[in-house]
Amino acid sequence: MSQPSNRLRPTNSVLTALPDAEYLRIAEHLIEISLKQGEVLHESDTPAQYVYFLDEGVASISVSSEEGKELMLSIVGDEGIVGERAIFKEGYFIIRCEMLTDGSGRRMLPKAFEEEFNRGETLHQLVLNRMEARTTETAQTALCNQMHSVERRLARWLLTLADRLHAEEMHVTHEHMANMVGVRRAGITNAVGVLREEGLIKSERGTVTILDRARMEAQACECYAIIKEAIETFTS
Amino acid sequence: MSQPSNRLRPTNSVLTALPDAEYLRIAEHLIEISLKQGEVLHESDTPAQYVYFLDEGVASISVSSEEGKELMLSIVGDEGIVGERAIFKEGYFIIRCEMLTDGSGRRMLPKAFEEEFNRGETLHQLVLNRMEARTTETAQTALCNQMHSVERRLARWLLTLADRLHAEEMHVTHEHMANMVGVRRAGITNAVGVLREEGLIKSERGTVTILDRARMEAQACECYAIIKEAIETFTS
DNA sequence: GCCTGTCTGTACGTAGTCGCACGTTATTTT
DNA sequence: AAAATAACGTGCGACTACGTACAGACAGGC
Repeated sequence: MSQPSNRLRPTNSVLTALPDAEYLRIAEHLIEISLKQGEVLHESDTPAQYVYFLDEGVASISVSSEEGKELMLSIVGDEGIVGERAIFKEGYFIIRCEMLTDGSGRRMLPKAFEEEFNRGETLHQLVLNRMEARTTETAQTALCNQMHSVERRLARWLLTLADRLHAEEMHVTHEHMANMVGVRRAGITNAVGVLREEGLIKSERGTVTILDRARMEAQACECYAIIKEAIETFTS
Repeated sequence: MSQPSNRLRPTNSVLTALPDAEYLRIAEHLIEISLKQGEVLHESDTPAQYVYFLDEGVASISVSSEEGKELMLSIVGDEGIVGERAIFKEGYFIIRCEMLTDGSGRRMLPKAFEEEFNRGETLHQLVLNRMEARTTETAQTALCNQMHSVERRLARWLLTLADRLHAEEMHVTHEHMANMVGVRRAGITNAVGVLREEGLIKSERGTVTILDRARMEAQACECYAIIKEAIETFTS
């Protein structure tokens, strides 16, 4: 499970975008980790324990309501950061972050991260860009939840998840998808059925595979393209 | 309309929170302005022209869909900043910002703002805190739109607007409220009727007044308290 | 004063989603 | 192999909000 630290160069886009000198300095604080599906990286109402840079696997960013329902806002993979709000010493954090799949990556302590961030070098800009991308994604999600049908929203989330995973086959249950889209499970079963009948996806127990990406993108709402462009702009 | 620059100390919480030396340096770049209701401070898909620090009046932060519908994400008054994403040279900005009331304040050019921000002094932290507050507000709004009824959401927005305006009487039409809540105008007329019958608000043509704040807060969803706490934490 | 445009109240059929519940099929556990 | 658990499919009544349309009420300009 635990390899000797920093033997391999990471693939996480933040770390690879750092100039050598800055990376080497930061690498002093990085510890390689592997992560299991369901592992909680960051609980709501709690300061971040670590800042994570994922190489493999994806994590969900979500909020939950008093009534216990959950709503996903974003999915983070090797293009982003988790726990970056560690730069805020105190505060009221409503967001929860959990591994959607198994994965691996590196983590560092908030204090070290904050110090590096405050140097105002490359990491500073990279982190701000990711925050801006996340903000755009969250804003568009708010609109999408309000305006678009369950079926179109599901198509959007499946495309997004596939993008983050770099794979068209995804291990998710209807329950998971219900949390993404913010509807009840039975609503997902319907929507999955429609997408499957139209030949856009294949779905077995615990697995969904995108078969026809072009038509999926047509089926999804425009929010998919908007969010995709924002993320590409701010993470490249 | 235009008073000599910087004669009066601003009341905007960002500017008042700056240490004297930093404020004086920044004040070199500030120009006093007055703003009319409906004036657009920041169009979507366009880089910010200016960064604004409001003293009086409030502005809306909203996104719009392809179909032309609009959804409000946040209201900014003298506690916040508008156009702070000027610190991003390029990018894909989906957000639109428009004055909801007449107002006044100061503005500065993005370049000067960016330079001050990158000094990493007090302004840096103040801006980051506002961004975090906005992020929390947007996330909670996404959840709220998904989970709560029109009536509760309307109560939440009216309380929020009153907070930002520092007044219980608000000049808004049903059309405005429909954009806030993200529903059709007729839905607002219903909800207003209910709140009025219960004695929580008074409403005339183009005006709504909160009569019983305690009961309004009970009527609104928990999102109101959550967002309020986040904003107070990050702007004080 | 009158007229015009804005704002508000109301109505009605329809569509989408909810909440819940039950049954069936896989997969894992023992 | 049997039992338990997890995942999926389906059905149905209820309700919220939608889209649309029309009419009355108020305000400001001329």
